Amino acid sequence: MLPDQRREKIVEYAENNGYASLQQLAELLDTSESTIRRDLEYLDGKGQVRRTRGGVAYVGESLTDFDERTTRALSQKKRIGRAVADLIEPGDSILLDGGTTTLEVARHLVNRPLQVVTNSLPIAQLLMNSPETELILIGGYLYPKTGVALGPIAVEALRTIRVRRLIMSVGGITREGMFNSNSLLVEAEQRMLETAEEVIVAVDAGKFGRNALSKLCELDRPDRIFVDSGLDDNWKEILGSTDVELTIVE
Amino acid sequence: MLPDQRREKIVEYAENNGYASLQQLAELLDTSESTIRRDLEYLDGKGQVRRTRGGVAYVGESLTDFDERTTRALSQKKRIGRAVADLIEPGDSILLDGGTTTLEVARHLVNRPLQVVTNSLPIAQLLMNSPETELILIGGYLYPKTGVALGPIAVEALRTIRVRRLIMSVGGITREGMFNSNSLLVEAEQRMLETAEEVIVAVDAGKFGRNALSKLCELDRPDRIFVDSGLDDNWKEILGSTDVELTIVE
DNA sequence: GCCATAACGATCAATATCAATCATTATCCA
DNA sequence: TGGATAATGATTGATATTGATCGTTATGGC
Repeated sequence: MLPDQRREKIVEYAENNGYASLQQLAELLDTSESTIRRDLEYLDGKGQVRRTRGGVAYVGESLTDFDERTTRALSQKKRIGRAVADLIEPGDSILLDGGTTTLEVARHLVNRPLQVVTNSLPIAQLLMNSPETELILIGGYLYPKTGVALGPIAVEALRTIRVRRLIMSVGGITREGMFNSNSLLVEAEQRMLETAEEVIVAVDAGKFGRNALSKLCELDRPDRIFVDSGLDDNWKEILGSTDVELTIVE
Repeated sequence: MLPDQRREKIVEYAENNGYASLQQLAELLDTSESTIRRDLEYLDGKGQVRRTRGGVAYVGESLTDFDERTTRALSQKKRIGRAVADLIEPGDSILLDGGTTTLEVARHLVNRPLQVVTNSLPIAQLLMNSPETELILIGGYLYPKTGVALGPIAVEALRTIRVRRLIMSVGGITREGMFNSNSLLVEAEQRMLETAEEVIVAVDAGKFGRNALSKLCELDRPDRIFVDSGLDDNWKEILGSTDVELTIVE
């Protein structure tokens, strides 16, 4: 890889994650720590990043900084995002549904060698400048506000796709199953469920017990559920009686 | 292969990938590294690319501002964009291809009651916050840097769509027809041509006489061509002998 | 405060890339 | 055609980058 290219990636990675360790960067860019050190020295001199002991921090308005000051639910989403991303292996093909939680997952997928399919404009935007990632966009009627593509075009496009893992979030979970607020969204998501070998649901604990407009699937349909530590013991029991593998993120 | 042709391809490749190594280029163009070095020296001198150790980097927006010629091309693109947008009527359904010129068109479509279909991520991003505009996104393999969706998914999605007007740009125009640099792109664009009642091509005059990799269509296939006033008289004659309606934007 | 550990900067040998040069080949023009 | 000019590919010495290693310095736990 070209030196300039490598340095640009370092800035990009730091920008997306707010911080990056030397080891992370060395592994990610497949080079020695010495080289990374020299790159950081160079970039720090140019003012593009700020060196810290053990790594590097992005300077200026970071995407993550923008969110940093927000609610606890978001910091939980960040943790969930990291936990889910740690599960992903190099070369995986994954389908990312729209949503703020899945966006947090996507942040940790930047510059990793993956095949990512998504119907979310923000996620696509985020991963577009990640050269290691092969990105496939699901088109369709673009739902305002959330920037998610839905409708018949999306459903049709999903028909031709097969992925190893689906990562999605939901609007509400009750004993009756999982729900979302928009029926067009649910229709697309039901199609997603069919295309993935493994289904991973990532939600914050606040979604449990809440209902929403349209039923997506049964409670035991996912293979894995990632949730933060705020989950009620009662719900742990309920999920324990199913085949779903529950991961509590501390 | 002609030296000029080769150099153009180098710029093209760098533009599409952001970076290119000497070895890549030498292999791609079937020539020695010495020749590539000389080409890069030449192109760097002209400011078309930036040399880096081991290869070459595409010159981004930051540097183009200093280049008088490209700045002028941009202001021309802006004028062309406005002229094309003036043609659009309320309620129109239009298909916007990717590219900097069509992006300028899109800027003038914000908050207008339209149905817009596009395969370009930047255009979708721009129009997403326009409540009046119904936005339909064409999905597919997302081409890095340019953010345009291509490939079989895009082609298939275009099959189900009909629009009143197609607005596209091209990479080069010769007597033999219209060309673009990427064969996947051309394939999608050919499908676009089939779905539109009226085809509008918007280009700056610099594209005339220039060749590109892959042939898109015949010279007289568009219904209208918008171009800036820099167009050669010779070309005006050639286009005058066809059915294409030529609009010169002052 | 003290130790163990981790990160740092400096240095060196190995490697990769560069610019300059030269002989050969292709292209142009009379 | 023939001569001049330009472009090409290979070579070479110079230079820059890289990865490993070393002694030094900062950090965190006890």
